Amino acid sequence: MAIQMYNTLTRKKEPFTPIEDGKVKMYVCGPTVYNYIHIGNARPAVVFDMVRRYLEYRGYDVNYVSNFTDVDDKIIKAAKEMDEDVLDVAERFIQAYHDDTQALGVRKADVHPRVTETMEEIIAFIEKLIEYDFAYQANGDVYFRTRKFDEYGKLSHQSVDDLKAGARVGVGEQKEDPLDFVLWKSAKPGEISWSSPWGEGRPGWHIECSAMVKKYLGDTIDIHAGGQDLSFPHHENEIAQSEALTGKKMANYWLHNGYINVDNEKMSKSVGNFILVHDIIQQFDPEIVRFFIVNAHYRSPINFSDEQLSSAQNALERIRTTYNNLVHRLNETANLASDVDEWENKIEDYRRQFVKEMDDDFNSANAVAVLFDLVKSANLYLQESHTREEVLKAFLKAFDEMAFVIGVQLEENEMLDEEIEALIEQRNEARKNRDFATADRIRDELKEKNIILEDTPQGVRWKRV
RNA sequence: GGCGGCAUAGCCAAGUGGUAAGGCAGGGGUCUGCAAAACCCUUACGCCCCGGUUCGAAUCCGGGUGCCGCCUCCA
Repeated sequence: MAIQMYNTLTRKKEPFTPIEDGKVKMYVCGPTVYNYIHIGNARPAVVFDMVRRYLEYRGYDVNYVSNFTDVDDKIIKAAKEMDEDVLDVAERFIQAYHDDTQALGVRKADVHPRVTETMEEIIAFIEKLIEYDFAYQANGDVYFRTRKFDEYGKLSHQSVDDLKAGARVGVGEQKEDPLDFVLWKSAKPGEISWSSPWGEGRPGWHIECSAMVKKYLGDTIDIHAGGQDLSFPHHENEIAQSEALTGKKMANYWLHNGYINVDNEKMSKSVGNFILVHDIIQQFDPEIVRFFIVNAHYRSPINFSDEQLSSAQNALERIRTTYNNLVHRLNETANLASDVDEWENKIEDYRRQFVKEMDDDFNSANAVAVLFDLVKSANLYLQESHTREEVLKAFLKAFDEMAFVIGVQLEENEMLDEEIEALIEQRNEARKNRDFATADRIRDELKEKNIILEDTPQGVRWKRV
């Protein structure tokens, strides 16, 4: 059974068939770097990182490209306000993006192209569009002739005439048609600019992605993804530009994630109701934020609140506790009886179930539910007085695989220092002598240091909180 | 006005024709020197409302209500 994914282009779940067997070419629209990212920006980074991980888990070789828009009106404005160089601002927030997303368990893309490093290809792209009569110059600007592209509107499922109502013509723009959009913008005096056949200027917003996709992945790619709000006009325009140029389909599957809301309203920089990743991870372990995002289906809107994060924190803690209890038991296990086949079959069932859920349009909400079934099962196994190493290892392996896809770390790999080890040993002695007053005093003392002790038939277990 | 989405327990969230997953929070119990962790039981006779189709609907159809999004920079 193939992976099914919801394609915005057809508004249906479709079985995934890559262009080339075993390989996936995937492009995800990245941020405009003029500020720290908020958690709404973090959602596509996280969910498509998860998609990438899952595709890899299913054996695909994924070539993952995600851009940075490092020159644009908003960055120029921000640079002016901060009295900083445009490219310095961009560089600073690119680093911040990497730091924030890495904390959220997002792996770097294979390529992170930037507008400023793709200038040649962008200019060449526009030249071709002019040559094909899909674009025209007007006063140093270049516009795309939208109506000439017959299929315009196919992604957002809107007719050109319906879209016309919302189209705007900015001050100083010389469009033939309000629907036309800018490919090249002439520079205002003193603005950062690049030379082009149409004079000094810089690329319009949409053209960069078309040029980058073509440069790094080719004319037709497998998956093109981004936030729902990019489907129009950004992705619609990308399709128009790219398909006008190549005459080929730009991407076979278009994936869009839902929003993160605050008080039921979309979180966005322009509304100002945003929470920066940079700030929230001071308060919560970044992996909690990741878990919170992955815990819902990527297309559903999710509401953000501290209460929700606390809930996610406790849920993740439950998984981690079980995982670490398995590890603890592995170290102490007597390796006696227990029905190996029965448990290994059970574990295999959960793994299959996990795959089934993820295959269904990356239903991570259900996949996480399966992970909790695995937790429950593992806890029951841990209650048996005798365990076997191979079963414990099979459990751990299943946890590791699911955790890889979901993108959270489960293992507590910190070591205890000698002083604490000594205290634990002292407490063990006290308990042996039934001196519970001393034992409890030591346990309280360690609790002050955020170390929780748990007594089990297989010896004392510790964890940090 | 055009296009689209959502409405399920105290909170979050799956399920899209076969009799309500999972998590968090709450209550009761077991285990424990006491804890912790865990386990067991418990928490929606009902899935926004009203009709309809069906042996059977949260799921399909019609109508209504409420909320949200895109159509303009936006993940």
